[in-house]
Amino acid sequence: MSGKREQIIEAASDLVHIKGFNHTSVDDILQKTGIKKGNFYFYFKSKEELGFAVVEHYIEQFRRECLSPILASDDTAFNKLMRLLDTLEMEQSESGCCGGCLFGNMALELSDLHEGFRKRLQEIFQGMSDLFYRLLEESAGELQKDVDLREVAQFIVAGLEGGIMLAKVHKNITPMRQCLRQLKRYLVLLRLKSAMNNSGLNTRSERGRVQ
Amino acid sequence: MSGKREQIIEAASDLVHIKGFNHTSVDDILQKTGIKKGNFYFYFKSKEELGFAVVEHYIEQFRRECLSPILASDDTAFNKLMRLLDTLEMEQSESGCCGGCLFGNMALELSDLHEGFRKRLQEIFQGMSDLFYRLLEESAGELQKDVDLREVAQFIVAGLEGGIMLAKVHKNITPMRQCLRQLKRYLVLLRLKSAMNNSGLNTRSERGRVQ
DNA sequence: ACTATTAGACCAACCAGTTGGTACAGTGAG
DNA sequence: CTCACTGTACCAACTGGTTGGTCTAATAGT
Repeated sequence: MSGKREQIIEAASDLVHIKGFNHTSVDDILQKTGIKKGNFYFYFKSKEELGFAVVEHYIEQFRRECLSPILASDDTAFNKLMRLLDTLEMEQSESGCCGGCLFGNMALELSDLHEGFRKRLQEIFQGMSDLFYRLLEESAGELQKDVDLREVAQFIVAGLEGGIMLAKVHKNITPMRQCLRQLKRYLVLLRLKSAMNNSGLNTRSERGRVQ
Repeated sequence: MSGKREQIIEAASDLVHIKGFNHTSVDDILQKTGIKKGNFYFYFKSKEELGFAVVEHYIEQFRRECLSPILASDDTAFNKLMRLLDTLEMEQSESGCCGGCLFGNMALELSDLHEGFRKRLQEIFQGMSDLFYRLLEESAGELQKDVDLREVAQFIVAGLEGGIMLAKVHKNITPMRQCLRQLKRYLVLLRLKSAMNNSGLNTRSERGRVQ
C-alpha cells in the first residue's frame, strides 16, 4: 500500500481536468507519474476503470474539502447555500479559470459516447440538485410558497455550471461572478417577495445581507 | 464547385457535435463522406482549419435558422427573448438531448488546449450575451432600473448553457425546461417589481403570463 | 520458496498529415 | 482544328508517431 494507485488517480485527475478524458492518454499519465505501463495495468484493468476512479476521487475530495465544512457549520440553510456558491466561485478564480468543473467537462464530453459515465455523472448532478433542494427546503419558511423548489435547485446547478463555462472560455472570473450575483439576487428575491406576502407590507427591510 | 467542401464541413459538424473535436478523426469524416484523404487535404490545410470552418458554419446556420426569424418578427423585444429561449429548448428536445450546444461542448473541450479556438468561442459567447443585452435594453422601459442588464444577459447565457448540459447528461429535456422556466420567472419578476415600484402599489396583479 | 509488485518490450490499430501521381476541363498559340 | 499547357479535383499508398492494452521476465518482501 504505497499509495501508488492514489498517485495515478491524482495525476490522471489533473490531466483529465485540463485535456479531457479521451484526449488524455495512458502514456501522459505514465509520464507524469514516472510509473511504468505494466504497473499501471496492474492497478487498473483499463483506462475506463481509471476514469471512474477519477470521478469518485474528485467527488470525495469535493465533499471533504468544500461541502462538509460548510454543511457542518451552524449557519442558516440559506446562508450555507450562499457560501457554497461563493466558495465555488473562489475555487474557479484560484485555478486561474483553468479546468472548470471536472463533472461538467466530462458530462459534455462523454454523455453521448459512454452510457456508463453518463449515468454516473447524472447521479452526481442529481445529487447536487438534491443538496440545493434540501437547503432551499430548509429555508422554506422564509421562501415563497408558489415556486417549485426542485426547479429552483436545478436552476442553481445550471447557473453554476454555465457560469463556470463562461469563466473558462473568457479566462476571467468576472462572467461567473456576474452570473452568481444574479442567481443570488433571484434567490434573495424569493425571500423578499415572500416576506412581503406574509407581512402584507413591503416596508420591512432586508433580513441579512442582500446582494 | 460540387459543394464538396460544404459536404465535409457538414459531416464534420455532426461528428464533432457528438464526439468532440479531438476525438473525431479525419478518417471518421472521410468514412462518413466517402471522400479520400488526399482530397480532404486539398480543401483543408489541416484538421484545425476544418475545426474553425465547422464553428463558422454552425454559427451561420444558427443565425439563419434560429435568430433571424425571431429577430425579424414584429414582436416586442421581451417576447423575442422569451421565444428565443423556447426555440432553443425545442431544438434540444428535438435532437433527443444529444449533442447539446456545439459551442458549449467545444468551449469546455478546447478552452484550455487551444488559444485560437478559445478566442473564437469567447467572441461567440460574448455575441450571445450582447444580443440578450440588446433585447433587455430594448425592454428597459418596463424593467427594473437598479439591475445591471449586462449581468442579466450573461446570466441568461449561463442558465441556457447549464440547462443544455443538464438535458444532455440526463438525456431528458425536463431539467432544461425547469431551468428555463425559472430563468423566465426571474426575467418576468424584473418587470413585475418594476411595475410595482413605478406604481407604488403591489396590488396590481400580474401583467402577462407568470411562471 | 512463494507472492505481490515492477519493468519495459511488444502489438495491432489508429492518428494527422504527405507523397507522387492521375483525370480532366479549359485555354491560348499556331 | 489541334496541340501544349495550366489549374482544379481527386486518389492510393505511405510516413512517423501515438493509441490502449498484453506479455513475460525480473525483483522485492515475507
